[in-house]
Amino acid sequence: MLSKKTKYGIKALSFMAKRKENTPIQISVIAESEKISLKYLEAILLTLKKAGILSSKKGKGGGYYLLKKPKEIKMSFIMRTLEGPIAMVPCVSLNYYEKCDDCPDEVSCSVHKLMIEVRDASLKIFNNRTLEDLLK
Amino acid sequence: MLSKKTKYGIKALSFMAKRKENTPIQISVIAESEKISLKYLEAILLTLKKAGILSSKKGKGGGYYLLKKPKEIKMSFIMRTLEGPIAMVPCVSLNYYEKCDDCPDEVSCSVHKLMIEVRDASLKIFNNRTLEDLLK
DNA sequence: TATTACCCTACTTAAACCATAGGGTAATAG
DNA sequence: CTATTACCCTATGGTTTAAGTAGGGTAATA
Repeated sequence: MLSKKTKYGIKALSFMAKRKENTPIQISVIAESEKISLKYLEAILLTLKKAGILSSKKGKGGGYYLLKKPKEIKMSFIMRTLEGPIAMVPCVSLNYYEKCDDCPDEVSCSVHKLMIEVRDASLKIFNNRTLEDLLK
Repeated sequence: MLSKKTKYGIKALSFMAKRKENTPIQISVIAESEKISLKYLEAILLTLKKAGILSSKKGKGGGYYLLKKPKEIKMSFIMRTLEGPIAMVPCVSLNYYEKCDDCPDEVSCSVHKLMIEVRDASLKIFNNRTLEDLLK
């Protein structure tokens, strides 16, 4: 299941990408428009800022703004930042690899290969789709 | 993330499919071999039985056995039975459709279309892979 | 008829998710 | 300089789900 965190994050980013000018936009504006809890959205945007997707400006007239063009923001990066690993099991994750504690041998594991297939299929989509693609 | 429930279920089914004869096999044998909690595995196999994948025989010499040939058991059915919806959001689920409460309009939702793509890619894999494929 | 092994219900623990509350702090306008 | 704005950070709690445990019931078989 996609978490609300990720969903809200994508919606907020889409909202920002949709605007004509990339001027700072207040959290409260996005929260109201997209019907997201203000405080929760604060935390999400902060995460995206730390990841390098967003930057912010303080004080009057301040707010958040995109650091890159929507076309340059891959969905795979957004997904990893908010949702975590794209793979369904840690033992096939490219960025968050971890050995399964219940698996003595990955090669003979019946689940392993199947999950690699699924990961590759998902990754293919997330790598080839950018924030811009979502606006259409 | 793939739940342990699903992972254990697939491992148990693979174990059964790997045997030469489809004679009843005791839960305890599978649990030991695959290092799965006995009681937990009981619940999982019961679910698979109710779904029509397995059947069981009581009394001495009893146990669980496959109702179909491994070749005839699609991974998509196993996944739906144990893991639930294959889609990442309810609003793009084929078998468990539900409207998103935070989404006024699916058509204009930026997440919707992306998740349909991901669902289709995953489904393509799960529909074209059977239990037999996992044994290789 | 005793044994075997499935069947069922309820409970516990731990973790993650989804917020909410409240204040701190930096930047800006005037 | 100072008040305001709006981001920044920490802590806390409710809810849900996953994962596993406990204990006994019941049907089938040798």
